[in-house]
Amino acid sequence: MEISQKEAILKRFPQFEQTLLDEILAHSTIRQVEEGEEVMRTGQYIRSTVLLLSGLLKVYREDDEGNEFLMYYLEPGNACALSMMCTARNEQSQIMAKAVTEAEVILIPSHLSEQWLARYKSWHNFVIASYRQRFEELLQTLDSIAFKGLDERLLFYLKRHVKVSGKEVRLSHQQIALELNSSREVISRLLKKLEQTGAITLHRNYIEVRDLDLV
Amino acid sequence: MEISQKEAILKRFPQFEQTLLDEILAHSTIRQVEEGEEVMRTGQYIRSTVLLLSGLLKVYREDDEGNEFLMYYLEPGNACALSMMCTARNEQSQIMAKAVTEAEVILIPSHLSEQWLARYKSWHNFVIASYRQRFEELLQTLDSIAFKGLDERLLFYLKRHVKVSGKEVRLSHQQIALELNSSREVISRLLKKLEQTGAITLHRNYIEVRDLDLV
DNA sequence: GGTCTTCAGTGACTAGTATCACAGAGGGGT
DNA sequence: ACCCCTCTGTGATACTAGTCACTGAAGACC
Repeated sequence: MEISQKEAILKRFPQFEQTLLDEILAHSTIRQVEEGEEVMRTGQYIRSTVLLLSGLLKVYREDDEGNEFLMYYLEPGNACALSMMCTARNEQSQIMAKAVTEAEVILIPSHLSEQWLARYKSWHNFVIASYRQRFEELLQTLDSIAFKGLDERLLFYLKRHVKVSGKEVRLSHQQIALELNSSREVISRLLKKLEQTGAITLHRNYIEVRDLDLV
Repeated sequence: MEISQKEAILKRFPQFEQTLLDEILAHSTIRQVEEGEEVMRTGQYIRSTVLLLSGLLKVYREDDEGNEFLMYYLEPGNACALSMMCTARNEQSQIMAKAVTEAEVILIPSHLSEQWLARYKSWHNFVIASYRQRFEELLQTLDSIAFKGLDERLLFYLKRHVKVSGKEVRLSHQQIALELNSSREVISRLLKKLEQTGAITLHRNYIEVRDLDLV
């Protein structure tokens, strides 16, 4: 493993004790992922715990007819909680994960991440914290689908997107519609309304977010 | 603790090793919960891990306007995954849990369940399995809300209800509407349709399920 | 500059669900 | 038996979101 990567890991996971970092450096592999590449597919067997070193992943659910909706984003320093759980039993993934930007992921063989739970306090805490954080994000997503209209969901979606990748939302209306499991025309109309309030400005292929709390 | 309770615990949690069972017996308390009683409230601090010994709990989400929807049921032998996660950091609950029938829960002080993770393999496995199982159930619920119409969601709801408490569904249309975050009239109409296919028979205050796969 | 493709905007229509208003049915208590 | 309360059924109506059909605009490529 290269020096620069060691430093990157150290920086992203400062909470790990030195001996654990050494183990990670020694036994895990780093994989470069291109933009748009699928890191995990529904139905795939999982043999590694996935940590995100750089870039941005989106984790989403897909049904049999190809509909999808976004569950949450993973940022550098996060782990895919599902990969940790499935790992324990060599089970299949229930979700999709795709790189939003090019990214680097750390792959840790299941049997090691399993052992580390007992051996490294910081690893154990990290795993528990990951579960918890993802569970909560999932609950938020669930809330917004269950209780809110599409207009509020769109707002929630934009806010989250701004948080992970800035005020220039480089997405077509079509892509947004897909992630909210809606249709382009409807999203277009809702965006137009948002523009009229001054919360955003629309351009071709990107949306400039001004102030979402205006609404 | 009474003899009968010891036996009940043994029976419900046969996967635990003897020494762990002894610890549970020694340090946890058992609480009787009446039908309809809230075991856990949104915003409440959690100081114990909750295991279900007998009865049935429903775990659901509630928004600020009092709307709710069902996440999943807990049966004897299950644990409240959320209580395990929050436990680790003395955090607040994000969910509601209510007894559907009268029930007995085992309350394990957080610091102990925490210690046991490292000490007892069977406990550790149990906790991981619980997380995973709940996560998956939550995903199923999410799917049904995101991708399905109310008719299918109702079907899914009934199936799940039958699984945990039999073919005599003792619920008013109003209660069902509440748990699906819908309205009584709509549920009545959909149930009527189901009755016409022969899948169920409607009575006052209860629904007799015949064959839900008919639909 | 012209052609092609993708993206965005818009009106008309439809389907599903929620809401309102009301009527009737079932059962419990007195 | 009667009253009362809760539960259920049903029509009318409104609203949200999805679908269809089409137009125009922006850029990409030749």
